[in-house]
Amino acid sequence: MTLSMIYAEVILPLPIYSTFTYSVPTEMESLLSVGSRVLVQFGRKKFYTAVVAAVRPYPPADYEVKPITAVLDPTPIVRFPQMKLWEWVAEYYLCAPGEVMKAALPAGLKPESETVISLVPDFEAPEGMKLTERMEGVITQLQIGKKLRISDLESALGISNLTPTVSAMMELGIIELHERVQERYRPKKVTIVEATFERGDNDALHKAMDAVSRSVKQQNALLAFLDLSGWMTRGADTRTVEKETLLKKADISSAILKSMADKGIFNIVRKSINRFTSTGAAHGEIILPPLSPAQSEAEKSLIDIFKTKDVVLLRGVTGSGKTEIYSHLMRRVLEQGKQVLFLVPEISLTTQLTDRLRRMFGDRLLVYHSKFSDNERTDIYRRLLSTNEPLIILGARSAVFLPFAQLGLVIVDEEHESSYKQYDPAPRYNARDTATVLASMHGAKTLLGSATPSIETYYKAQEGKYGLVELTERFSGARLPNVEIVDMREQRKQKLNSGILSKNLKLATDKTLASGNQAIMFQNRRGFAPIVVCQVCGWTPKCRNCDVSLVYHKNTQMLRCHYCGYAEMLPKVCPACEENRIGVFGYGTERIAEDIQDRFPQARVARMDLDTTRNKDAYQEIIEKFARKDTDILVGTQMVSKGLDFEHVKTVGIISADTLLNFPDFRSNERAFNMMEQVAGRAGRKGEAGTVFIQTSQAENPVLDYVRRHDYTGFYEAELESRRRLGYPPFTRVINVYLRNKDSRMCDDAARLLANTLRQSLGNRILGPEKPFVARVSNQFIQSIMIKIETGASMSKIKEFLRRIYESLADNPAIKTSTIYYDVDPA
DNA sequence: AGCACGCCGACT
DNA sequence: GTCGGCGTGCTC
Repeated sequence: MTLSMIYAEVILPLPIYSTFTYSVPTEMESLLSVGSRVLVQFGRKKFYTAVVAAVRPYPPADYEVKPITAVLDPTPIVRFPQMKLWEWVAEYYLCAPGEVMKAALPAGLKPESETVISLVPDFEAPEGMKLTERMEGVITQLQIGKKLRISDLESALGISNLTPTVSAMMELGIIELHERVQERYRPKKVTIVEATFERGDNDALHKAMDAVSRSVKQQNALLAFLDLSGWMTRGADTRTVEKETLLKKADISSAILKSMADKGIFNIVRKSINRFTSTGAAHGEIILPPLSPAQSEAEKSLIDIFKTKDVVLLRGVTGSGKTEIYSHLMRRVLEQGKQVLFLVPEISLTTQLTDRLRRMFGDRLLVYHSKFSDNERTDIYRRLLSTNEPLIILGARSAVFLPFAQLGLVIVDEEHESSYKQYDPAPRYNARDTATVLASMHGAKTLLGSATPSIETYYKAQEGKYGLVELTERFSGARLPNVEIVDMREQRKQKLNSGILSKNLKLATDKTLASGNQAIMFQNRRGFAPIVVCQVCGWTPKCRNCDVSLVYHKNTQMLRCHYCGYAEMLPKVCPACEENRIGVFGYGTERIAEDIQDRFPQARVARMDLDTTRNKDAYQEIIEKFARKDTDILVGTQMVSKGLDFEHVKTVGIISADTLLNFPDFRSNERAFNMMEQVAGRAGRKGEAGTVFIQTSQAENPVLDYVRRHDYTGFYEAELESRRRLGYPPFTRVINVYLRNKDSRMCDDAARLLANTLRQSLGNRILGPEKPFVARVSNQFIQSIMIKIETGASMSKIKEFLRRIYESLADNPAIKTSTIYYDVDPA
C-alpha cells in the first residue's frame, strides 16, 4: 500500500443505510471522481455497480478494504447537483442512499453480477463416489444447459434451496462457479439504406434510374429515397435514409430493396445510433399559438413574481389553458439556453399532451416515463448526460433524477396529485417537493400548477412563501359545469331511481345522447361487485395473503385481491355451509358498465379502468375511440378524471360519492374534493356548460356543497381550519412509521413498544399504533404509528432521534424481527 | 438485498 | 445419523 493511495466511498444499490469504502488502484485514479460508476465486489462473490459518493486520501481506521474492480465510464454519470439531490432525498425521506440510486438510475446503468455454474470439463468420479439425487439432477441439467444460474437450476428441478448442494458439489470438484457481469443496456440499432453514389453524381443517378425502369416498385423506392434524403434540397451529407421509413413511404417490402442492393444502387447496413453526441436538435424558431389576454396577463405576473420568489403556484380552473402558459414560459427558458423539467402525473402522459408539445417544440422535447423500455430510458439518460443543449424533459415522477446540465425551470402540473408520492418501494419521495429542491440546487424556478392545489401548497402561497397567480376563467368562454347533488336516499324513498341511476342522471343522459353528445360515468372502484357474501351463513371470501375482502370480477368469474393480485374462482356453493346462496353486492365499474348498457341499449358504452387498460395501447385506444365519438358513454375509475379534453361531454355522473367521502384519514376531504372537481371538469369544456350529477346518500356533507359551487377557497379555508384544530399538515409534518412482521403478535408488541418509547419524549405528537386499512399484505402483518412534528424541525435531528430510539430497543426480540420503515409526508 | 453460517426436526 | 429447513448477522 503506497502513501498516495486514495479511497472511494461508494453507494451500492441496496437498502443499506451506509456507504462502503474501497481502495482505488493507482491506474484508475485519473479515471475516477465523485459520480463515477464503478464495479465492486461486495461479499464473497457478488459484483455490483456502485456510484462514487466521495473520494478520500486516507483509509478507514477499523477495517480492511477491497480494491475497486473497474471504472465503468470515462466520465461521471451522476452530475454534481444530482448527487446533492440524492443526498437530500435519502436524508429527508429517511431511506438508504442505495434506494435512491435504484430509483434514480435506469436499470441499464446498474448491471449486477450473476453466478453461473458449469461442470468441470473432464471430471471423473472416483470409484464408489455416491451422489445425492439432487446432485444427479444438477449434473443432468448442466449437461443440457452448460452454464446455468442457481435460480435456473432451482426452477428446473423444482427445488427451493440448492445452495448447500451446489457448495457440496464444488467441494467434490464436480462443478465450478463463474461470475458473469452483464451490462443489460443494448444500444439501439437501425438499418440504414445508403446510396452507393455521391450526391451530385448525376450520371450515376441516371444509371440507377435506368436500372429500375422495368419495375414500378423499384422506381417508387428510388423516388421515395431521393425525397426522404432531401437529395435535391439539402446538404451534401444526406446519402442515407432509415430503412423502416423508406419502406413505409414507398409502400414496398424489404425484398425490393434487397434486389436494388444486388443491382448495386444501395448499401444496406446495420448501425447503432450514436446518441452520445448531440443531434443538433435545437434549431429553428418555436412557433406557439398566441395567448388570450387573460393568459398573457397571467404569464406576465408569473415572470414578475419569479423575480422575487423561487416557487410560484398557478391556480387555474380546469380549462383555463394552463398548458399554453407553460409553453410560453418554456420557450423563454429554452431561448436562454437552459433546460426545462416538465413533470406530469404518469397517467397524463398520453399522446394528447405529448403530441401537442411535440408539435410546438419538435425534437427539443424528450419524454421519459415508466412505460418506456429500459433501453429507451437509458438512452435518454445518456443523451442528457452528454449535452448541455436546451431541452424540455417531459416526464413522470422519476424524471426528477435525470442528469440535467442547466435547469432553468421546473413545472409540476397537477401538483396536488397524490401519484407524485411514491409509496412502494422506497424511496418514498414526493416528486413535486423533490423537484422544487432540485430547482433550487440549479438556481432555477419552480412553477406549480393545479386547478385544486393541495392544502399545503395553497397555504404556502397564502403565507407568501410561494408566489401566487390565479386564473379564474375558462379559456374561450367555456363555462364551468353545473353541479347537481342528488340525494339517493330520497330517490329510493320515492322510488325515482332505476337501479344505480337517479332519475335526474337518467333523464340528463337521455337528453345528452339524443342530442348526439357524450356522457362520462365515474365510480371509484373496479371489478364487478366489491362485496361477496353467503346469504345463509354470512361467509365472505378473504385474500389468503392480505387482510381484505376479495372483489368479484364477472367476465373472468374470479374473485380478486386488489392489493396483491391474488385470484381464485368464485365458488359454486359456500365453502362454509355448502349452501348455494352466495350473493354479490355493491358496484364496481364492470357492473356499472353492464347496467348502463341495459338502461341505454342503443348507446355504445366503453369501460376504462385498470382491468381494461392492462395491455400497452388499450388506454390510448379507449380514449381515441371516445374522442372520435365512437363511444357514447364512458364508464371508468379515476382514470377518466385526468386531463382529457373532450368537447362533447355534456353529462358527467359520479355514481356514488360515498366511498370518496368516507376514507379514514386526514386527507380524505381534500382527496374527495379534488377528485370530484377534476371529474366535473370533464364536462362542457367547449361551448355551453355541461352538468355533473353527484349521487350520494350523505347529501348534507359540506364538501359536496363546495364542489357544487366550485368554491375552492371556501373549501380550503374550512379544511385549513380543521387541520389547524387537529394538528395536521400544513401545521405539522407527518411521518408514518410502519412495522412489518410475519407474526401478528410480534408485530403488535413491537409497535406498542416503539410507540410508547416515542411517546415518552414526543407526547401527544404520537398517534397509534393502529392497524392500517390493509393490515396484512403478502403474509406480513403491519402496524403503523403516526408522528406529527413541528414544521420547522430539522430532518437530520429527527433522523438522529429515530435512530437513537431504535438502537435503544434493538435488543427486543419483537423489534429485532420486525422490519421498520418510514413514510415522510404521506400522500 | 444476498449469502453464509449455525441451530433444529424428519427422513434414509 | 444426515439432509435440508429457517433465523441471524454481515457485507467495505
